[in-house]
Amino acid sequence: MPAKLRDVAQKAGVSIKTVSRVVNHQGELAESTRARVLVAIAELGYRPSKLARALVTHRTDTIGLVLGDITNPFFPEVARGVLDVAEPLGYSVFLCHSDGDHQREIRSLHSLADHAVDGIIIFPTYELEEMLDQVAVSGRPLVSVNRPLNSPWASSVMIHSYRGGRMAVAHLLARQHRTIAMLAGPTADAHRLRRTKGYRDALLEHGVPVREEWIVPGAPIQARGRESARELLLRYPEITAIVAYNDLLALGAMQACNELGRRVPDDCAIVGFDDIPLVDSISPSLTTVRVDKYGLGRQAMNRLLQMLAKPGVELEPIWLDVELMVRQSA
Amino acid sequence: MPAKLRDVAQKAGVSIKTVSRVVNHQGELAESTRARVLVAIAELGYRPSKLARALVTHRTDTIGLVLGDITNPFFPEVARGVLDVAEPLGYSVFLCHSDGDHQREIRSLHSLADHAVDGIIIFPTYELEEMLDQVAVSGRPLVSVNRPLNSPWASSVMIHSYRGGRMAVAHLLARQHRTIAMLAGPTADAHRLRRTKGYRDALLEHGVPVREEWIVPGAPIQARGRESARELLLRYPEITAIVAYNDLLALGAMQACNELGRRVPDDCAIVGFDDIPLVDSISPSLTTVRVDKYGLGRQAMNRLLQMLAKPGVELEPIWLDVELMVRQSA
DNA sequence: CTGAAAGCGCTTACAG
DNA sequence: CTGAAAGCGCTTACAG
Repeated sequence: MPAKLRDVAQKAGVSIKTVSRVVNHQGELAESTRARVLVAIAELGYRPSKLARALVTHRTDTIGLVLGDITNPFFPEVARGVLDVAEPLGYSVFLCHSDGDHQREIRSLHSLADHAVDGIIIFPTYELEEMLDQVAVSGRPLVSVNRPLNSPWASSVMIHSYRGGRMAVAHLLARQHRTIAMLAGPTADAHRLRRTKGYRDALLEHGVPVREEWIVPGAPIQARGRESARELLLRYPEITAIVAYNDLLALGAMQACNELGRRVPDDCAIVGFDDIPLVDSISPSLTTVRVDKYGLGRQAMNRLLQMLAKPGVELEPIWLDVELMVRQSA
Repeated sequence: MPAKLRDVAQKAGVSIKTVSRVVNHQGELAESTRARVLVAIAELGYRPSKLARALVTHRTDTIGLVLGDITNPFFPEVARGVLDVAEPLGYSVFLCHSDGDHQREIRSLHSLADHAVDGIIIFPTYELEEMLDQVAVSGRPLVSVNRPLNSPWASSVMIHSYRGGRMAVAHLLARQHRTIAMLAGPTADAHRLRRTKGYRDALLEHGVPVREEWIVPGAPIQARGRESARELLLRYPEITAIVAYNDLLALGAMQACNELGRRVPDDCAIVGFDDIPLVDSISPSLTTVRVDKYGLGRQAMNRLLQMLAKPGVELEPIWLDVELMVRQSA
């Protein structure tokens, strides 16, 4: 049995309240009492129960991180960023998967609410407005990534997807490509829409017509990229470049090129998005639009802390810039 | 304000206790009462507070996962495995980093204990025996990976590191390599010792003398692999093959080979360990000893559940087999 | 089949 | 500078 407040109080010969005071550094205490209590605490190895405390303070010192899938190489660095700011401040973090599934996402949010987390960081799969009420997370600060939200309880961190999409295409246009296809990512993703718009706008600006049949949606995984690229290249051999919604898709496209005997970048240039680990070590190394994933995690957590400190203040979205990493694949 | 037991009781016109009974599916209830309560629960959107419940039951439905660093590509799949068995059963999981640092590890364990997690899964950096007492996790089930533990409160999942090390070297020997170096990983790692022993034994069995200066320790990260391999190859040009403690180190070695103009596998063969994502997509693809990371996570969580269900029963370690994936690099 | 009381380990006003 | 009482939202024996 771990020691409790009462045990410490007894040992130190003071009241429960006095011990509570020294633990929480509040109120004025006689130095001698204080010292005596400290000794008792050390001897008993006393650690306050966060549970009992939370029951009355309504703060658990925990937060929830809801993301698609930690095995997607995009997320570990984000999680690392979140943890790196959370842990030193005494926050513990619950990790939850949504798998891009709205039902799982709701279940995760419920579960986090059941554990009374102080706040939530989420990569939403869906429109969140309704969810916020439904899930009774309202009143609990929430940071959503890549989805703007209108609520004093929510704030967001946004990636410059539009700009990134444009940069990727602009780069290919500058290299004289005119037949550029796009592996466009998950249909329901707002993020995707911005990237796709960047693609369209860049093409149109250069007077290159947009071919709708060259914009193919699909799950953001390597297998899907391979499949889609394969079909695309077989059906439209004139395509000389592919921009992908993310690196996993781009990697799949590379695979397809290999299999079809099309050399990258000479026969088909490829540009990814995210700059996940190892894509700089493969051959040819992947040209991609870099997102600062670690920074994203840190910023999201910092924003959450800000909301925790000053609840109910509406805050502007944070915009995260992107950067084109020109490597070998395009 | 979320609804409480009392609100539900009031609305349904029954006592608190009755509501508690229907929520926890215990005792016999008149169907009509039961139905009335259920309606009240639904209307109020009542969800029991896990905090309040835990205070009396001593179960929080949470577990802690302590690992080196989620950005090490070995871990995300492990975490996924853990979550995939934990979440459907109603367990939420805290993610903590140790960064291979014993102090951080202890802090993580303390923090988990403060939150009264039901159990812990840990990739220990260190000898755990002492820690177990020190951290007051005793009495709380703990599963340690790759470190056997003598306690009815602890159990372990072990990777066949020795066998893996042997397999890697045996493969190289079969391909006529006789000058094989090893990037041996973190010094304090018991795991490493077994891998290294596999390396030694395989060599000795084939009558190949072990050169101590060819076994070089170091942090299990790519940068370090590059550095160590570089020195090794510069100093001992006769080396024709390198086995690495893990894939990250192997990737670093590949990089070094590239920079030194040594072709892989012709001038220098390389074998990794783990089979992390993407090493099958690089060129040359990496020959490596595969560990079923996802299965590892699942097994660890299953073992933890087993301990939770039957506390205090000493259990045999689970041994996880490994498999040599022969690809292009060796 | 249902309820009133005590208690889990803390903190929060309120006294003195 | 320090303490006694009430209460956070539940469950656990114990009654009836």
